[in-house]
Amino acid sequence: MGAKSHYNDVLKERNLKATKHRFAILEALENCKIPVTAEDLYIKLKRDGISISLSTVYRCLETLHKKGIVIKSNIPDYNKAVFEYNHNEHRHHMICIKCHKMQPVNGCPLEEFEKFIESKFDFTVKGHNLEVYGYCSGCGSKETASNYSCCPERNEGS
Amino acid sequence: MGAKSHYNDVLKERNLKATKHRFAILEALENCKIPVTAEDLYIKLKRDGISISLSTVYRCLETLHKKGIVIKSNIPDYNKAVFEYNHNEHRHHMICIKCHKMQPVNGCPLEEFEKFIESKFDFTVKGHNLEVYGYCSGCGSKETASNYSCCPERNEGS
DNA sequence: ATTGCAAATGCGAATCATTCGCAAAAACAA
DNA sequence: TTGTTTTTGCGAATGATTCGCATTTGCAAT
Repeated sequence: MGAKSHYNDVLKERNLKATKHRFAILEALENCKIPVTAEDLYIKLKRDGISISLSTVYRCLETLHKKGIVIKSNIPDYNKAVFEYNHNEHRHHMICIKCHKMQPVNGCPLEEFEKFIESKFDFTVKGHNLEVYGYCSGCGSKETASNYSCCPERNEGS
Repeated sequence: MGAKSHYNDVLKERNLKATKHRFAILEALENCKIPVTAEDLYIKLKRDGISISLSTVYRCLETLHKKGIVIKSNIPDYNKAVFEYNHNEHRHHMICIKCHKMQPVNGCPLEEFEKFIESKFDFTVKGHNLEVYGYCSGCGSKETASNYSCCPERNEGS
């Protein structure tokens, strides 16, 4: 039980029981380059020969998310939540508005902005959410999509 | 029909028919200080004596959003979409993780970051999504919530 | 104005992601 | 091993959103 003991600690620290399903989920997530939906993960686990139910996947992800072990986010105009292992490196993502692929970008330009907000409003900043969207290399930028402030329309006809 | 002609133009420009429902929705949205859910809007319209069905509200919002007239976004850990009129001022929001209230903040610190991304990755930036979350003035910061990188757990028990 | 056609709407049913209830199966402390 | 607390499986329930289709409306051409 070498590598697993790592997850063991992570879980125990937060008063979570160390179950094989949680190990499997954490391991699968940690291996994912990009955030996945609960169902993606479920399928992946099944494919790896792990017997688990979809509701368990949802429940575990939710629990792990609540404990900060997993990050949960939403892709604009995509009505599913996606999850990723929280590497505790602060980073954001680029999301392709065509194929919905998400890829990480390290670094964060927001420290000052948060200070600004706290100084200007009576608001205690606890975090933020930032995604940049556009066209990934595969999808190109041939489309003449208009650039709305939140989520362009898909190219419709034209 | 003085004020309404404005919406008329907005709609016509995008090849949308000018219907009273769309006027009503745009007017209601433009009057909202904060983003609202489709259902909030539906209730508001009903209260104002407008006869409309919930599916029409959804459909209109979606259409208006696709055309860039309305902004659609997601509040983390709140499984509903919220909508607001697109004033075309670029702005973001502070979201209270306790009461889910959202308030706008003008200004945006991301221009450089977007340039950085385009220069570093083969990605064509079309927009972004940024929300800051924490505790609003009403909800205070008394809770000792941990600050995860995306959405703290609610204070559980304690 | 009238006509005709495409787009928009109402209504309820359908869908889809996510959650819940509850009994059975772990985990883990004693 | 035993008892207590969590977790899990399964399927049913939920809740937001979408869809189908018949009806109505907007609006351009007559």
